[in-house]
Amino acid sequence: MSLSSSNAKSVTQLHAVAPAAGAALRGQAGRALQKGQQTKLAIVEAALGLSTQIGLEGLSIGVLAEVTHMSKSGVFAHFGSREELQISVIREYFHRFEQEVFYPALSVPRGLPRVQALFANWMKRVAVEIQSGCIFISGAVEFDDRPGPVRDALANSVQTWLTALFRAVVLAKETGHLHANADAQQMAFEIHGLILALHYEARFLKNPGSIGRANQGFENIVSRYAAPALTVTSE
Amino acid sequence: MSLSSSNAKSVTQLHAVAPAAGAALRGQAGRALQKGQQTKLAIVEAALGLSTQIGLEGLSIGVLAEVTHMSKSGVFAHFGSREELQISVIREYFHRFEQEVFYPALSVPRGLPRVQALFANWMKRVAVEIQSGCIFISGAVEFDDRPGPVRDALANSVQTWLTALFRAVVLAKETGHLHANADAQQMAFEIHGLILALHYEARFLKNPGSIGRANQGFENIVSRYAAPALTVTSE
DNA sequence: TGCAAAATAGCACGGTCGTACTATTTTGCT
DNA sequence: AGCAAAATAGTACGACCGTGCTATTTTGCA
Repeated sequence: MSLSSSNAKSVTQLHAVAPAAGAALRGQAGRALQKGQQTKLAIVEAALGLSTQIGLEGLSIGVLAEVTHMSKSGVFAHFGSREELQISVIREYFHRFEQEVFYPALSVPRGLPRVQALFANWMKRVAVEIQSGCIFISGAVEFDDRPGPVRDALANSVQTWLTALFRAVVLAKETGHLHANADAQQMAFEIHGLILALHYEARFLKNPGSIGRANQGFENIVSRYAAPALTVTSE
Repeated sequence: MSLSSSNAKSVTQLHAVAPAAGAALRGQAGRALQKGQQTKLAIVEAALGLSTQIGLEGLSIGVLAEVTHMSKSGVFAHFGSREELQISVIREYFHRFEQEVFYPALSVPRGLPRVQALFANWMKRVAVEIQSGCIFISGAVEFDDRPGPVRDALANSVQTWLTALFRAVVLAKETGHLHANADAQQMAFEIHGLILALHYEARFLKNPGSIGRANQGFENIVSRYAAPALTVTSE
């Protein structure tokens, strides 16, 4: 099971598909093009670091070339356009987010415990991003009225995650941990707000105590939506 | 009474202070330099419109010159630097925020009603900014790790407003509308989160129903911190 | 109605950007 | 070892940026 349902991996390297496919078929089925993919990964890694700090729009191929000790055209050739580079970064970011926040929570029993695990994992990540930055937040601001493939990739990633959170809340209703008439969308919205407030007040305003307030806010929300103690729970 | 305590107006035009002061003193006390101030205001007005849409960083003097039908240098001369232009925009934005959100709520009785009025006014403004954008939010992302005078102006403006909100909550405790042990910082934090979630989900994700969820979230918060019905209220 | 000063325009510079085009090096397989 | 193809580098172009410097126009007061 994956956070996202669609697999759009191959879209990334459209310009390289034709020759690569030919070579792979003539040579072997598995891994051709080792070196290229390897440095491409390194570039994306560096780009990810830059993007979280200065945003996807601040990401420049020139700076990226410096950081990776390559030429501008060397970097550029791997992506074919700046947009494709940005999309690669978004995909990598989303992948890590999945790994750190979503998957670990699946081993926790569904219902309220899993919702709590999702939030805890999310908090753990945001605590780091107070220093490093978060492209789901900076990207939202940069692309909120700039249509195009980058915006789409970003919005899809975020929406996928928020939907996963929403589903976990629904599951917590079904297990009887939350009120049967609790509004799952509402609860997810309020949780999202806590994360955004934390990021804003800690990273930008540098207000101390923000992490504690986000955690307290989550407890407040849970106690509001929680079912009265020891009710039902058919499972 | 003003949202902010310090008056830093004159800092804006440091480079013009010396000759202007001389002329004003020799001529008359009041309004010298009419035409200049007038077009400067028009420029800031246009810059404000551009900034809310594309951010303070996206604001360019060239585009601004086009929009105002002036030359680049004509625009530039009014500010002396791009930073000073950005700061002027921030100041104007803050001023309007004060007028629309803060001051009108002062005519509402202090306590919970005033807190509700502040939130309602804030919501009214954000509802518009779902289309136009908000530089308190985009600016926070653009300058969250870029020190300097622009960041300072921005952070001070936001902090001033959040402090005003906080004070209103404290006042609501003192009037007995809220629990005596309610955490005012916590409540302000949670309210801030609702506004940020609304902006994110409505403007970026374009999720319908966000406004309703923000309002519902506020009611949830109020009912959590509200004092039990008909208690005390010494005033 | 002049006349100084303020306001605006013109122009040029150095810099960075994305990217197209060509040349060179490196890779991986036979 | 040799060879095609992949990977990387070199170079150049046009566009836009902020801003310094020098005209030119416009303003407002004597």
